[in-house]
Amino acid sequence: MTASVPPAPSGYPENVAEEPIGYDPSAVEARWRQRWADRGTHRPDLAKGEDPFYALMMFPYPSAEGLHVGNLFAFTGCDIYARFQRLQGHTVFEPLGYDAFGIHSENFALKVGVHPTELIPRNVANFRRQLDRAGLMVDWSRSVDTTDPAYYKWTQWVFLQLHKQGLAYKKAAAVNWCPTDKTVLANEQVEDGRCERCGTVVEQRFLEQWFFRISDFAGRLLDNLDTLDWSPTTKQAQRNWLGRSEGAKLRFRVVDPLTAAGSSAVAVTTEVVLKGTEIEVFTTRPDTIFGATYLVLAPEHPLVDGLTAPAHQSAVRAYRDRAAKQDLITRKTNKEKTGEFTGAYAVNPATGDLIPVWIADYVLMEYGTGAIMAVPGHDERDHEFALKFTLPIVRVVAGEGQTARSPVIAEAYTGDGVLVNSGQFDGLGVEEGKAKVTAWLAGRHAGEAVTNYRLHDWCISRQRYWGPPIPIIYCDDCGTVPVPEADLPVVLPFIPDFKPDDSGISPLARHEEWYRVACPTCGKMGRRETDVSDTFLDSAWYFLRYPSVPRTDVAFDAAITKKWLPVTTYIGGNEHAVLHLLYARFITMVLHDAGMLHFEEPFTKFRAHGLIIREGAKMSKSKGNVVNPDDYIDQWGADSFRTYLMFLGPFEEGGDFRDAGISGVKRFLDRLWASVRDRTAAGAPDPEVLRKLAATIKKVGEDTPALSYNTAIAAMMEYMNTLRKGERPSHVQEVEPLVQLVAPYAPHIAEELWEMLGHKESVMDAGWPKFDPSLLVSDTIELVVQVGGKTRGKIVVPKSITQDAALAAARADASVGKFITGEPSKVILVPGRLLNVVL
RNA sequence: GCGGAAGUGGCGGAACUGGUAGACGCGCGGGACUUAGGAUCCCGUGCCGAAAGGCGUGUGGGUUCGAGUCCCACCUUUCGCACCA
Repeated sequence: MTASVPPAPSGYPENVAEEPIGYDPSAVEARWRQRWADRGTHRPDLAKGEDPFYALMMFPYPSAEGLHVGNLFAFTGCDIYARFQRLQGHTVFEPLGYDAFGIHSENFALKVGVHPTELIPRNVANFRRQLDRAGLMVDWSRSVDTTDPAYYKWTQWVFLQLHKQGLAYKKAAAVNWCPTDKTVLANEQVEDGRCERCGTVVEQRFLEQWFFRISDFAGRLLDNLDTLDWSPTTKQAQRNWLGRSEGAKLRFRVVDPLTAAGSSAVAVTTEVVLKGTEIEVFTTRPDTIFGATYLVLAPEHPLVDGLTAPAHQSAVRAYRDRAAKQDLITRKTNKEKTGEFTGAYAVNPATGDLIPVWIADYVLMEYGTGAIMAVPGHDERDHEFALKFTLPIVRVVAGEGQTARSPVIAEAYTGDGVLVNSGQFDGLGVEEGKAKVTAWLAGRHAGEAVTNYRLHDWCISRQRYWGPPIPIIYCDDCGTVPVPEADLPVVLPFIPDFKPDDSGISPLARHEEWYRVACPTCGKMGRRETDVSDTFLDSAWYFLRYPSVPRTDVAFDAAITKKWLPVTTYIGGNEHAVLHLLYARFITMVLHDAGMLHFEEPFTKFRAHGLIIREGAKMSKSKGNVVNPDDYIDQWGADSFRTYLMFLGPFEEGGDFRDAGISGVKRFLDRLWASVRDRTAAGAPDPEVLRKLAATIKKVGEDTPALSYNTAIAAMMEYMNTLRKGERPSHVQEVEPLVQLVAPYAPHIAEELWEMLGHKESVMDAGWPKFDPSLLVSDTIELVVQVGGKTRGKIVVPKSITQDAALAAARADASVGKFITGEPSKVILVPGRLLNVVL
């Protein structure tokens, strides 16, 4: 690590020549932290402030390890954006809080054996200390802590609003159960069949859970994406997650094989059960229905029991039991096809053929209808299954060079083509076939076109302690009763034994003194819901709370909300591209539909920042390459650290953190310091320097709002280099605007220098420097000269030069002219840019 | 497998609608100042070549007066989703 510069005495040097160039960040930064707090520099007047700009960053969960450099990277990037907007004249509100409920916090508390009610405040205090040093323009008078009853009172209120609208419901469901964390996980929290948090293989369990009907909003959540100014990668991730599929629901009538001709060999099924039974399947390929040679139901499908023939019952039951016991990872990663014939048959509505009905675990109950029509000729999975169980494979699509008779034994044909072996639809293209076949089947009441989504309802129940209790009371007489809003919050009680067990019930369920409560409707003794809600619910609405924070009687103040929301710009990590951002959009839509919000999309503009890696590798404790912001701020100061973080790569892509790089940024700030200190007001500013200054103001003013912080910093450094070329003290007019440009990046030193320049107000209220655009236009230009496409040099010519004159000038030029050896066959002049002479 | 992003000096990274490739910074080389310097300041720094000049943006083709940028094929890395019918 490079040694730090010699310390400079604070205050202004009297003997300039003797002073070291470096400044002492710790003194400067401490002084301005204090002044900002004293003066309320970061507390906008939300009621009166004009031209509001709500700059939001994703709030952190306060881990015991303290602030991660990745947090600081994100916060600094957002802070620069916010400060820039303030310099443009906006009233900027930049809040920050703590997402302190949830499994991550609770697990850590369990690990170290400290109760979360003790641990979390400690972590929060540490975070606050670290954040204070970072120089963020955060309005700490309006913060949130999701574990504060004054906050989660309103989280519970949000739950009640959904409940009131019928969007919260309870059902027994197969859920993902993590045996280590001893809790239910949302589908989103399971990766490859393992708990996203601890990596344990997830089991299936059946529990009563609360769900939100987010899937009802899938279409809107998808369609609205087109109207949002969001990072394309984030939008794409949401689209994938919503998983829209256009297709058809088709119905297959189950028949009694005895009445079906030529089926005497198959087992008898119960006609009573089968009468009128239809199996509904979802398919994206209705055009291939003539090739549907069997049906497959998910093992859990409710129709399985009823249609299984007596002779097949024991085998089917055995298969179902096996599938039910199997954990999700085996089921989803073991692609070897298994299945069992039910003995039942159904009628293919297109061909009229009897086709067998199977069950197999490659069909998932949670997607579509839990049943498929199998088209082994044109689906890889069905093909594999048909080969294994010797089921018929029929070609119904012919691609290039294929005919109706081309076999599809080697592999399924999934490409485009025309329909064959499909009756009156022969010869149609696949796309046309989909529409026509669907319409035909609809006319025969055998199906209809349908849009299907992959998105599932949001399971919000958690059998844990560290979360807001779900505000529901169960009464023997009145049933499920929501806690009246006036009784909120349902306070999470202090219980020493918060450790979860594998009973499937929350730790709160062990505390009768807490859950025994009078029914709000009839007064009879009832029982509280003992599950708490998912952390993602806490964070699905926090941005609505910030601006209204002083008020305790409402979740959000109507007038303030009208003025400050939706959020102007949201900056955060793409790891939350689907979960948090989708849930926040959903909750906003629900509250909008309830008439409580005037907008249905919470984040007008969202930008995903990149990730910081360390010397080519991800930072992790096991690798021992984690950057602790404190150490760097101690050594270099927050301004240098901030600026370095922004300089090491494009903000939206992240970058590689290398210790060696910081010295260059510190050097830049030192030079800036020295330039201001040594400034003079005597004489006139250098016109060339002023021209460069104008170009720099322009570039930094364009790059900063585009989040191209790295190139904005480079431009400021470049200008600094120009300043230093003069070998004389800089003129005050040459350096003063640079202080304003630097302010969003290095706010402490900017304030200090602004004061040194004689200003009384904060540099954050100084506005953005103006420049004279006419300085940037010139009568002459440097024209690049190419000969035969090869660059040979450049010549200075009048801006409006003609092609002939440019050619003559090029010929006359000593360095370039020698390459133009003959008569050009072609001459190209790109005005203002280049001349290409083709010989 | 499907979908997205990206491959540029020793390193991090610049390059607007095709128009001087390598800005800025690190590192490295040389020099100045110094008892000293790992501080500061100055000069240099894509590769080959003494030079003229040549070669250079993952690979191979193509379009163009001109390609890091556009088109085709491939290689590599990386991030999402993944038996989603």
